[in-house]
Amino acid sequence: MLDIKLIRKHPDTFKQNFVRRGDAESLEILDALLKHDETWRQLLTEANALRHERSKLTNKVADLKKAGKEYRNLIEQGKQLAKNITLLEDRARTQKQTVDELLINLPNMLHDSVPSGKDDADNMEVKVWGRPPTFNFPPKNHLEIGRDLGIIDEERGAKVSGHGFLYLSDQLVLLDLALQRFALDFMIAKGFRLVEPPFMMRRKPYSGVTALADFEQVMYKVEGEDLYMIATSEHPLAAMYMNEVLLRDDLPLGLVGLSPCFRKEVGSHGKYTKGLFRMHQFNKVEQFVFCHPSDSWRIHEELQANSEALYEKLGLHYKVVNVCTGEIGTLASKRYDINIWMADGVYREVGSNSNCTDYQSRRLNIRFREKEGQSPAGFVHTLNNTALATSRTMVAILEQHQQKDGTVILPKVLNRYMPGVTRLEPQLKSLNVNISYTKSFNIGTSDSSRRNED
RNA sequence: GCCGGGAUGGCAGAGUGGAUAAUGCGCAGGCCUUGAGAGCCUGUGGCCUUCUUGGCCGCAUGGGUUCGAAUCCCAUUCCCGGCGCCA
Repeated sequence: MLDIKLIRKHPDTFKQNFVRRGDAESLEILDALLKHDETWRQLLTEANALRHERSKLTNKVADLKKAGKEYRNLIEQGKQLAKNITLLEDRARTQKQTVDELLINLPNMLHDSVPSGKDDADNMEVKVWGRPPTFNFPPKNHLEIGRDLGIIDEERGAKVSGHGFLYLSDQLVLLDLALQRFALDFMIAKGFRLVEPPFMMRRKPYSGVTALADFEQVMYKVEGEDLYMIATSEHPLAAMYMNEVLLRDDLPLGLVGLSPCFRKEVGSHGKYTKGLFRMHQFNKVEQFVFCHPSDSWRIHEELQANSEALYEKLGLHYKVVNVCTGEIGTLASKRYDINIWMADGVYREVGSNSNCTDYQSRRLNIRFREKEGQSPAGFVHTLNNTALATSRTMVAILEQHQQKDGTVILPKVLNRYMPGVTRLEPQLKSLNVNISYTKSFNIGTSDSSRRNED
């Protein structure tokens, strides 16, 4: 949410910024906002004047009553006044709602360095690390590799849960866990606090962290409950300090979140949807920072360096782009994407680093104070950046580190997290083999007290 | 899930239908002092306004009763205690 006072003061600055976005709708909203805001202020002034009248009247009533004098004739006056106040208050409230709705639909102000453009073709490449791997054999995509190794089962995923769900097994699950732990340890060493957030959120805090369209396009709603499955741990992390005032000394506050992410992926037709790349459910380690407004641009670069270091340690070739005005979305003032090389030669997004400045914190009402005992001094800035989304990172590992024999050599940094597994190899026992579960595992113990402990 | 108690400023805590939300602590500024401290004085939430003046709102949130609500009623959220259920 933008600062309405600033908009009143410098409407042209905001207009120019929306023009850069090529956003005709926001320009219309801005005009409507200025008009309705003016009306609201008038109504408020009138309502206040009436309330002042009432306050004087009720004081008179109290005085007369105390003196034991007649006051009944004033009661009728008061009743009429109360009616008029209610009328004006209703109008003012409705008008304020209109203003708020318009305001919340305006996007964040773009940073000067954001390149102009329409779609991802206009994103500005700012860094390349490594180079594409070369193979003396036709490289496979990760789904073929995973299927051949017997560690990805797409068909059963679809059978049980529908398209966009997979069964992962054996070494691939260990790899997923290893990547999570690798990213977490890196972030913890950087001083971030490890947080496992709730995986579901109520609507109110949720509407503070994300664009309203996401409720239709992205989040799964739990039937019969005021709960939504989180699309990323960014959301519960951002909402964590909703309606709170943070102490300057505690800033910057860096959190590293670990959670599964649930996404409907409505409107993903025509996009790359193979295998692990675009799923309804995946695991992600997320960087999140609350900071003093003066620090956010420095920290934005630091978060970027963190992500890059993780991919470099994994030996994965990537490019960084400064996301253009047409692709950046409503929350971020500036955004870097990391795009990673895949076996078909296309670079696809694996992570996204946003400085939301005070846009998110205004919606969530997260402020800071300079010192204990003082009044709040302003809104914090928030930043969020992927550390590692394990699914997409696994795509890159499988495709960039694949071998001619169909195996995959794992990055050395993961060895300590997967003892004895240095490469992904064909599984001896395919999940397709019909084994008798009850015969192979002795679950019929005589200890009945343990029966319910699952 | 049931029963009971509760939610007041940055914090503690009074206020149980009628003026400015008492008082203390913290914080900010000033006086005093060579300096610090103590002491004393003033200020310390949000909104609107001609931004000096003035006015309104604010006692968890949303409704209601009343001329008038922190105070009475209803609903919701959260916290504490007890009971129940449970990995």
